[in-house]
Amino acid sequence: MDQRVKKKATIYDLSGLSGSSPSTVSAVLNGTWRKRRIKESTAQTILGLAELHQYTTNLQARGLRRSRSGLVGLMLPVHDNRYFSSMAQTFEGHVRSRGQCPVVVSASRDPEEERRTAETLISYSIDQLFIVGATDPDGVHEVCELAGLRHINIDLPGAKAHSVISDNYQGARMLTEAIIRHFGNDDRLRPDELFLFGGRNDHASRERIAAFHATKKALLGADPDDGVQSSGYSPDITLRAFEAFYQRRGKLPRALFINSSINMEGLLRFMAGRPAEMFSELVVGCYDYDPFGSFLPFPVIMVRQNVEAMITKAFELIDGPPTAPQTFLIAPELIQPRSALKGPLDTLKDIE
Amino acid sequence: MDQRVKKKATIYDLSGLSGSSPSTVSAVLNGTWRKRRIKESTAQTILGLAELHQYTTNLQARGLRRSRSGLVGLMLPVHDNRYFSSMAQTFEGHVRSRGQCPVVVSASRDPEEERRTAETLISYSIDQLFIVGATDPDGVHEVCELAGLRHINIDLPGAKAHSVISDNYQGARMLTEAIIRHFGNDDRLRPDELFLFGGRNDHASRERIAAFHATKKALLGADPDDGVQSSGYSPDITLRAFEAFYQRRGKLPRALFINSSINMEGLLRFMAGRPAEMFSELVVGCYDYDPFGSFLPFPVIMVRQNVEAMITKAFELIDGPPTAPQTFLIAPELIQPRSALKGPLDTLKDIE
DNA sequence: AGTTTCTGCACCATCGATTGTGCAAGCGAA
DNA sequence: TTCGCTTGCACAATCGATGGTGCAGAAACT
Repeated sequence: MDQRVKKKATIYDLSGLSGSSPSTVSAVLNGTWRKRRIKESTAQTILGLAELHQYTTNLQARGLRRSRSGLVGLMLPVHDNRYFSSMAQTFEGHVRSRGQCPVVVSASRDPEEERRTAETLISYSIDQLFIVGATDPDGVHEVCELAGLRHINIDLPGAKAHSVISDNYQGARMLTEAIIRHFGNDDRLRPDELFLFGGRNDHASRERIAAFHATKKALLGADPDDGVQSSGYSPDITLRAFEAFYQRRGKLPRALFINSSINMEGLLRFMAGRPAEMFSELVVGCYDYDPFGSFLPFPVIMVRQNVEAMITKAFELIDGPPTAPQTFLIAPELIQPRSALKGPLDTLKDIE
Repeated sequence: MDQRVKKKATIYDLSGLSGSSPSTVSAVLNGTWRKRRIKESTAQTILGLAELHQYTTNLQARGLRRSRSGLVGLMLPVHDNRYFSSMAQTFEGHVRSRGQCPVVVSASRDPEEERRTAETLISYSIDQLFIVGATDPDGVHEVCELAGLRHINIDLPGAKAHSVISDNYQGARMLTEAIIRHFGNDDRLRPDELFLFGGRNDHASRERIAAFHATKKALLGADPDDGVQSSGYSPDITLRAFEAFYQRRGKLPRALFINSSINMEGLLRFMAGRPAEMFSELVVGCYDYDPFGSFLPFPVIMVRQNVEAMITKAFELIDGPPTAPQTFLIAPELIQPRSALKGPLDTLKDIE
């Protein structure tokens, strides 16, 4: 009734009200009461009171006692990106369906921050940690290991825990091939007309670059040394790479392999303020899928990583018996230009 | 040394090792030791041991005792969207800079889920809750109020707590005007050539629709009744709205006001598989900003909501003294087609 | 020397829930 | 009547950290 700023009800309150001991109340409320041979009628009384007083379990207390919290962590490099945010969306669905509480945090691709973040999550006794695209997965592993926390790498592999990643080599091979084949035989691409922008010294980039090299060589006969312009995972650095290239050559290549949607944003920045016609002949392959990116004014072939499959596999592994660290490849999918695919949001219901 | 699967060190372990009492150890480790007049040298000893044994505070225990957790919650409708994910990104930066731990969860625009999610977060004694785009802000308020949790609405206002929202009316006015003015005087838009797609019965949509109506009427002289096609916040419902429209009229309008990037994805789905030329004359205004959306093959005028300002204001309010619930409007910004703006990611450093 | 004032720390209750253990009452069988 | 088993629950320790309170010894002062 007069639930003003009243403190939340505890098992002790319900104990007093019901005449049962706190332990009985606890058992009833956490569902172990049959095992503890509590009478049905006692249970009903307590449940009624709980309802009446809007009892909710203090999960910190439970967590302290059980040394598990019911929280499952997802550590992302960044939020603001369709690949990672769809990862978060998918992850949430999985965690909720198991009755746990998802916690999503980002660590900015900073190894130091990654470890600190893991430490913090561990201090809250999270039950499992999904480490996505970490710059230093093994550093994070160290921290988790010490705390006995189950964890798994996604997107970028580590050596010391299971990893679920895209088959970057195959994906990049498909993508490179698709870019090249996009030009018919009469308008054949020359090796110096296809460049890769973006990438960093991480596993994914290395694989993609290797596949790019190999495929280019196989299909176009050669790949000049400077076919790759690394520019990290930053739009601005990528922008500068494009500007530098443009400065040197007086034009952009006819075809681009862009390492991620973040680098693609660098291309957008380059486009901004420049006439649209400058890009009308461009063909782009982008290793990431973004629905809006797919409809740019030039053909954009994209690769969509199979987030749902990766998350599913990751749960399977993290719940399974511990075995020697292994890396699992999930095949990505080639997406033709002008495709608007369904995403994790499509499973949500919306009002009419 | 042999930190195998050893349990984590506690203040009791350090107490034994250092010869000090647990309370002394606690005081040293949480920084209140000067206030408790602990000798410098004692503190150093304990800090040394803590370092050596990799002590980390059990934050659940601390949270239980203090009934605050150091967690700050952000409840989003969904993750997989540039507006909300940039909100998360910005929020994280703010929370981290105050030494707390951000927790981001989504509640799928489901009032029931929103309340449940708030309940769960409360059970972990989060310190503050930022409620973004809730379908039922006042329902969530109820839950927070009962627990004495400070909270604030963002993006969609509630009646019972402070709200920080975009100035949707002004934004929509600017956007409608920009769409109309995009057609010169010689190619004047007729009232039945501009339609609004998307929107729902929420405050933001209502304001935008009202502004759309008013501006259209003011500039084009009239607005036929069916100028608005509500289609919620779902790409697929929006797709169906476009299909229905197309069915009826045999063509799309020349100009569109699209209520959000999610609805815009409905337009993409409509575009997929249809010839690009069909859309070459289209002019779109979208109430949301997405860098890729800004470079579609037709002019897309966008509205960027000022996420940074909203979050900043929200922190200011939530930390300030409690006052009667009030709604604060933050001016959004009109973004011309083909603009690639900096976002929250740009403040992150990236390796060369 | 006796009294007051600091210093420096230990003691202990507490936050709310969990869980191993113990035990009284009830009941049937011998 | 007595033994033994089941039923139904209470007791109390525990998870790890916090913070109010109290107290001994040293220092300062009269």
